[in-house]
Amino acid sequence: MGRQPCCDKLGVKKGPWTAEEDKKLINFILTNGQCCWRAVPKLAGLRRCGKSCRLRWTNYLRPDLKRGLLNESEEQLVIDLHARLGNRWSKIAARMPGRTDNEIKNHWNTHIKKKLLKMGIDPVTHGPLQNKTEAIKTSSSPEKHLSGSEKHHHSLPDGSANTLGSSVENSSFAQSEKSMSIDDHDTKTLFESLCEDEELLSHLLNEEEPPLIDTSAWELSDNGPSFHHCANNFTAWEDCATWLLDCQDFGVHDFGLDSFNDVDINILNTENN
DNA sequence: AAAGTACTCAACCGCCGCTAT
DNA sequence: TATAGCGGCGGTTGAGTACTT
Repeated sequence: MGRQPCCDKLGVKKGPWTAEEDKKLINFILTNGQCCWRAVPKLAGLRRCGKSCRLRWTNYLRPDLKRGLLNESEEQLVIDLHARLGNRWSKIAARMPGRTDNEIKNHWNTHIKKKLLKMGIDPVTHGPLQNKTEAIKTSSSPEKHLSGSEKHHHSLPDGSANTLGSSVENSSFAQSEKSMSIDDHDTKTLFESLCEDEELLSHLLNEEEPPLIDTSAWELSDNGPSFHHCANNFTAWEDCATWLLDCQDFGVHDFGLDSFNDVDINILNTENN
C-alpha cells in the first residue's frame, strides 16, 4: 500500500484565487509555517489542492517576492543563466532572490525571447541566428536539442563555447549599465559577484549544485528589517509573522517592501481589525 | 465606439524522482 | 520489493487586459 491521497479530487476548487482564500492561506502559513502541503487545505479551511496552495504561496503570496517586471540587469542575468542552465527555471530562480521560476519563465517567453530574436540571437543556443524562422519554431526547449555537455556549454555555430564572460562583455549589458537604477545596481553587483566567484562559476560550468546564495545577507531596505528568518528558512515563522503584522502599523511601503500588493495589505488590515 | 488582435501572467497539467507504507 | 502519494518542476493554457484598426 502507498500513502493516502493528497486531496479529495472531488470538490476541489480550481481557477483564480479569491482574496478570502489568500487571506486564509496567508494566515495559516504565518501561524503554522510551511508544513506538509497536503495538509494545508484542510487545516486552512480551503477547498484547494495542496499543490495549488503551494503554487499560490510560492508564486504570489510569499512576502519576500519582488514585484514588477525584471529590470535590464536582471534580464541579462536570466539570459546568462539560461545560456548555462537551459530551461531549468527553478535553478535560475534560485540565483535570483525575490523572483519565482514561474515569473522568470513567463518573462523569458514573453519578453526576452523576442528581444533576443530581434537582436539576431538564437534563444536556444544563445549564438547568432542562422535561420530565424527555425529558431522561432524550436526556441521552447533548449535541452531537447542539446545533449551532454552541450547543455551547459552551448556551442556557437562556429564551435566556440558561449561563456559567462562573453555575456558580460555583451553590448546589451554594457548598455544596461547606462540606465541603471539603484535596483539595477544591486542586481548588477550580484551579477558581477557571480562572475567573480570562481567556485560558483565552476559549479555552474560543471553543472554541480552551486553553493546556495546566503539569504541571511538579504536586506529589503536600508531602513527596514531584513528577512533573515523568512527568506528561505521558515523555522522562525513566529518572528516573521510578528514582523509582518508590525508592517501594518508602520505601513509596508515605509519598509521599502512592496511585496504585498494592496489586496494583501487589505487582507492583513482586515485580519487585524 | 466597437471589433479584432496581440500580449501578459496566474494557474493548471502531467511528468519525474523520492519516499512512505 | 512493489506500490502509490508527495513535492517539485517545466510546459501549456486561457481569462483578462492592452493595443490596433
